[in-house]
Amino acid sequence: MPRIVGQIDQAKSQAILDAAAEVLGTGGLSAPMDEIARRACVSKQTIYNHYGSKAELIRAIVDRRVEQIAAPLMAPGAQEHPQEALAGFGRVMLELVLRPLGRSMLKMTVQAADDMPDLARAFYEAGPQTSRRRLAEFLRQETLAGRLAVDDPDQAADFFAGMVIGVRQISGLLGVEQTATPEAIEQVAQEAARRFMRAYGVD
Amino acid sequence: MPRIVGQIDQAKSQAILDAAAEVLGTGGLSAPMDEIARRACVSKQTIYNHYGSKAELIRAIVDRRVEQIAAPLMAPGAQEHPQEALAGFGRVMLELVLRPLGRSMLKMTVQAADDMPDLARAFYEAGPQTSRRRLAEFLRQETLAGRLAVDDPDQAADFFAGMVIGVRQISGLLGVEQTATPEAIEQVAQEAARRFMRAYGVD
DNA sequence: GGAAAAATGGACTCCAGGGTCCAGACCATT
DNA sequence: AATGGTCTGGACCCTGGAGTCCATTTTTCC
Repeated sequence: MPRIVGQIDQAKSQAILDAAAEVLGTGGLSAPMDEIARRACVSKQTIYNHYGSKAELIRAIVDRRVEQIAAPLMAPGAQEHPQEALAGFGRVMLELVLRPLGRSMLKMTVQAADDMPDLARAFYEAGPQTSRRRLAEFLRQETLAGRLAVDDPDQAADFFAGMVIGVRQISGLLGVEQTATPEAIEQVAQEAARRFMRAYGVD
Repeated sequence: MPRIVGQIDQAKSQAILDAAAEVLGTGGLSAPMDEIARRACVSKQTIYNHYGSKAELIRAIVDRRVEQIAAPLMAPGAQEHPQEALAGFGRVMLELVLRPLGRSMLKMTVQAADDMPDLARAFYEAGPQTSRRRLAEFLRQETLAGRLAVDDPDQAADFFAGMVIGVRQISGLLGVEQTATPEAIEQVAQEAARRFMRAYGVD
């Protein structure tokens, strides 16, 4: 309720968000505010000055993520060979999903989904939905250009995204350790793109 | 701690588990024990007689699910045409993931993963991992039999599972509504199988 | 029918954690 | 140097919910 407009420290706001994302992401949503304060080297009161409640703090974290998330998810460019474009897109998705920040962000949002359905939906639209949309659009263009033969671009996009991500997303949510070397990421993206081309190539 | 061996009502144990799965699944892990008791038409004390604590109750729920889960996940039979077998396998996976019980179970386990990593791992192994293993084994056999050309069965199995499940699992976790008619399930399974055959068929 | 165990329900304890308050320190700006 | 704002840290209040207790009733088994 108390709208803050005074001489508030903007950099401190970010530090708090960072700390909160870190703590809530690893320890779960039930991690205490005191720990966030400690981690941010800030008094608890200050957190309540910047964000009015724990719920709003969580909102702010997810909101910020929602802003960042769509940026790297640009549709593949039509100038390169479609297989290369797909592989590139796949690599970006994989990194988004596998990077610690991405993993903990998703976990947080899932945990919050019960109490803040709108938040979860915003996250969903910014992440999973946007990525599929952009990819589907690319597939549509390539099909028009005669370089692919995709009859249902939305479904095909979901197929490709599913191949790339595979079991990794949910194993991440379940906290099962997995090695994700850059080489492994590259290999998966490449192979998925290759197989996708066979499945949807022009004859 | 208090091991129960007396004349305890076995059917009541199940009723409690059912109610708990329902309540914790929809309301989240933070749903109060009193509500579970009410839903199970049982006094709170009784729950503590059967299971010693909330944590153990959750364990019991997941354990039971772990038992059930592997059963329908038999590897496709080699007698039918591989495409049909794949479609059938895909259908089973989809239903496992989309059915309300499956969704709430996964959500529960994800929420519990922070505090009970072993539990989450058991769930992972019984579900996602087992399904991929069985499917991979099938692909290996079919390749040996010359009906498919799969070089990396584990990866291919993950690809197929990813195609079938797609965005649905995480949209379920995020509480985004989605229509999952039997026809839609069937269509996705069929189409995924068809495309997979093109991607991995013998020339 | 009677004894042992289990179930009931409702009151009770206890505590972690969200949120508040306050007194003093620390800036800015005027 | 004075005023209006923020920051600190630590004590503090308060609530929800886990878990316990208990007197009474019901069930089960001999």
